[in-house]
Amino acid sequence: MTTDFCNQPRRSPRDRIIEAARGLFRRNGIPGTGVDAIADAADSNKMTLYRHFKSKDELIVECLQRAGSEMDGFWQELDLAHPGDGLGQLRAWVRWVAAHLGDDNCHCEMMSAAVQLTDEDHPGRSLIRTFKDAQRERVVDLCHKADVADPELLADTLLLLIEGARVAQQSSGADGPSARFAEIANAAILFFVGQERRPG
Amino acid sequence: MTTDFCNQPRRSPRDRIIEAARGLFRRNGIPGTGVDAIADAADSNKMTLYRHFKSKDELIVECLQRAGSEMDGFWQELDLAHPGDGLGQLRAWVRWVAAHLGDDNCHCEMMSAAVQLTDEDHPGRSLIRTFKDAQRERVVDLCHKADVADPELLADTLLLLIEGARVAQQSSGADGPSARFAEIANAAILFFVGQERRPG
DNA sequence: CGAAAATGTTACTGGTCGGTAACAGGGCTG
DNA sequence: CAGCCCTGTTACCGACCAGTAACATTTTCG
Repeated sequence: MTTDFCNQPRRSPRDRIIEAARGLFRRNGIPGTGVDAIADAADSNKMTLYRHFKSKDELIVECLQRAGSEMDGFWQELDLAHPGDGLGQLRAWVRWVAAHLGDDNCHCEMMSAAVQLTDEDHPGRSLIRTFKDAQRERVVDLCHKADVADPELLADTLLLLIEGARVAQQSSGADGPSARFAEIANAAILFFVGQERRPG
Repeated sequence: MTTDFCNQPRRSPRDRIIEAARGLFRRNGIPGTGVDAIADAADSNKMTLYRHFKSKDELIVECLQRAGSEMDGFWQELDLAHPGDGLGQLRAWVRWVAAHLGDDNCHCEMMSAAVQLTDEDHPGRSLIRTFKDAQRERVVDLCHKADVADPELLADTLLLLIEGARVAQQSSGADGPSARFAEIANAAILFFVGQERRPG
């Protein structure tokens, strides 16, 4: 553990390696990224990489875990920005996803990994499942708080639209169906809110 | 050109190689599949493979083209089954996608390839774009024939839902959001039909 | 049949990959 | 200062990969 205060002139090699790996995984794909390239991009070397991670697979898992942690932080920020307001959080979430669809870092590491880690037994797959299940629970919870007619159905609708927008961005480009994602997602929310279930 | 009547005791090596490659690409991913494995699975050998395809990339392109041709055939069948009935074709399409979501061959080769071919200059990428654009035109056309309020918007909604369902199947399993894809897609169609634009 | 074309077999190249060994500095704490 | 832990460097291994050469075999068709 390095004495790491508030200054970040240079993070620990471990951090640099993870961040470099995440960047390369996003840019060149997981199988298309070699450990040498990761160590190089991290301004480190392969030996320190293998001193911190038993294997490339373990590094992949840690990258996915960090991506999951960042999403956890995002959900907390969302709750702080719209405390108790499920509908507001849903809308803010949709807005955020739409705004970041075109990013090089489009925060779809889980999705890409799910498609690229074709090995059913890869340790990263269970992590992806766990993360996706937690994400779904969160969205369902927000839909409940938004007091819509069928919270689970709206949650699944939004999740499908979001995953679809991200992959459509990859295959059809920014001008494809993903261009109208926000419009569609907001319409779906509006539709379900219109059928808001009333007490009694 | 082999004398290939109606009997298929054994297709041409070229066909076998393409089909074997498609199967392995789906199962193990494109970068995770070696040409030796393809030749072996095709009950052929690497030399004949390279006599028919200049490179692995060219084979990839041909696989994508064949996948596109099969989809073309599917659209024609759809038109024959519901001639002139845009709404019927849309519903049949949704039904078909939902029924094949869990297949090993889930007909999402284009999507997987789009995520796996990270190289922006890969010859397969332009093919994917072309295919996706044509698919979108087709769906928009069906929506027009269905005489819904906003044909382009319904088309993009369905396309996002479908892509989302396919990738959700990969990351969240069959019990995830993709389980309710058909329900959601049909509701979307119904919603747009309910706002059917009236003449005048 | 007989020749030509297509297919199969073996072995090989050059490169990359994941992973490791051995050794050399460097910065911290005692 | 001394010792230690972390880091960096070089070289290497075995495995795999895309692609090729040379040769043997089968199939096709005039």
